[in-house]
Order: sequence, then C-alpha cells, then structure tokens
Amino acid sequence: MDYYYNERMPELPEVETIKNELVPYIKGKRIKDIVIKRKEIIGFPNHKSFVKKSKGKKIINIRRRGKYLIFELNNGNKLLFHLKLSGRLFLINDLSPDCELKYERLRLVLNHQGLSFIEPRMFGRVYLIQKNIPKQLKGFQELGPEPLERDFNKTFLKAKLKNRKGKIKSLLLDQRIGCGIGNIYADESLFRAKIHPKRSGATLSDDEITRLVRAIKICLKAAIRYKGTTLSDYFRPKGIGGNYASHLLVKAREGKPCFICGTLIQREKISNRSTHFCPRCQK
DNA sequence: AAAACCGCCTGTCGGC
DNA sequence: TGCCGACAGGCGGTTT
Repeated sequence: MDYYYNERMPELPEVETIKNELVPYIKGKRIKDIVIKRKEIIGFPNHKSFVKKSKGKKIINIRRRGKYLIFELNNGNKLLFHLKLSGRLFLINDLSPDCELKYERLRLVLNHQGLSFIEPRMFGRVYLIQKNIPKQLKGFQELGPEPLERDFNKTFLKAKLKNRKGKIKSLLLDQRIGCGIGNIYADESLFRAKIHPKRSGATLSDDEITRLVRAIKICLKAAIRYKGTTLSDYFRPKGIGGNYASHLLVKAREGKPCFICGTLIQREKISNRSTHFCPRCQK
C-alpha cells in the first residue's frame, strides 16, 4: 500500500553530500552581500548583527558536524546552517533581484554566483557564532561523536545505552548518541543489525551493540556513496536528488517483502516517529 | 535523570 | 471541486 512519504529531512549522508558539492563553488569566495528575505530564518544573533559580522568576509572552509553545515569565515566567525525537515541550499547563477525563488529565505551573494537558503516550513535556521555558543545551540554543543569516526564504537554506545529504558529507535535519534542519524538511517541501521526498534536500550547484548555500530557505519557510508536519499524534499545544491532511495531496505517499503525473509515490512509509530521494520528478522 | 509529550510550520492527503 | 482536519517531522522546551 502506498502512502505519502514524509521522510524528507536531510540527515548525515545528505548534509555530507551538500557539503562536498558546495566546497568547489563556495570555498575561498567572499560574501559580497547578504539578502535576508525572512528575518526569522536567522536563529542568532539579530539579523542586523548577523549581516554586520559576516558581510564582506571570506568563506575559508566548509565542514559538517552532525546535521549542521559550518561555514568558517576569515574573521574567525562561523555560519551554522541546520536544514531541519525541508531546507535546501541551492547554487544560483541568476543574481538579479527580480529572480524570485519560491520559499527563498536568505541569499549569500558571492562573485558571479549566489547561495540560496530555501526553506518552505521555516523550521531551518542559520546562526552566526563567534566564541560563545548561544543557548539556542545547546544541542550543537552536546553532539556525540561522529558515527564514521573511530570514537563512535562499541565502548561508546554501550556506555550510552547502559541503564536506558527508552526504545532503541528513539535513543538512536538522540543526537548525543546517534549524531547525524535521523528517521531514515535509524530504521535502516536497526534492520541491518537485526534489532527490533522497540527494544529497550539497556537490553542490547554486547554482540547486538557491535552489530549496531557496524550497521550504522555501513548504512551511512553507502548512502554517502549514492549522494543521499531523495524521497520527496532533499535536493543537492545543483537541484538534483540523491540516488540511495532505491537501495533502502525497510524505509518507505511498508507492505513490501523483506529482502531477507519475504515477510511484509511493517510500519508503526514508535515514540511518535513513523518506523519501518521487518517483524521477523528484527528481534 | 530520563522519558514522554508539546509546539513550531506548511504542504499534502483523505474524507465528505 | 473545494474545504478542512489530520499528519509528518528535528529538536528545544516543558511536564511527569
């Protein structure tokens, strides 16, 4: 049975792809102007200080941390983007003021090029940070280790799951644990690790934790290789989608046969999140 | 402390 | 066909 797929948010592989594809166009470029079309899109500070502290500065590097994109400026300040559910960053060549992009909230004007922050739902934000991290970015400060780095391992995850009664699905979505993981890759990872999403974190055995760590790394790496998952709203800076959707094992496959055992994939709300899993393979 | 729940915001869908 | 309530969802905030 088909239904409307709301799994649309950029997660780690999507943000990583956006970062990789922005670097050749943006790195080393000067921000000649900043056009704010909706000032609420600026999470910190107020929009006037935001412009004052970033206009005319050079973008010396672009990094990713969790689901955040970080533009490092040559004055030591940083621009942090969070795309949340429907945010997109588009490279544009037409810089004329009458080039109206639907849902455009902010535009960085560079040399002969622009970077447009499109965000229909207005959940996404851009922050300017200097030395001190504002309280709105507490979550950024508390992010756990990057899942593709060595310090995201069995020891780390075991410590985090110890005494946790919550369901493993929701624990993976906690960015202090599953940094950069969202609704798609949480489900994909649990399927690959053969762990039922409703299992309480504390009940996972050492072997299951090892499998989960491996599964997370494999899923994320594969999705990066295919430049992310486009089900509805994620697009890369040049406007094209990612190619991982056809490789998904459970997400968006409700009612379709499990690739391992043929049982129909189920969808259920777990901790208020639409969750896909194989009721037979995942224990 | 941690788990559960709420609200932000807007497009899309299903029911009538 | 058009209206409208329900739904989705990351994450910060609030309540339990």
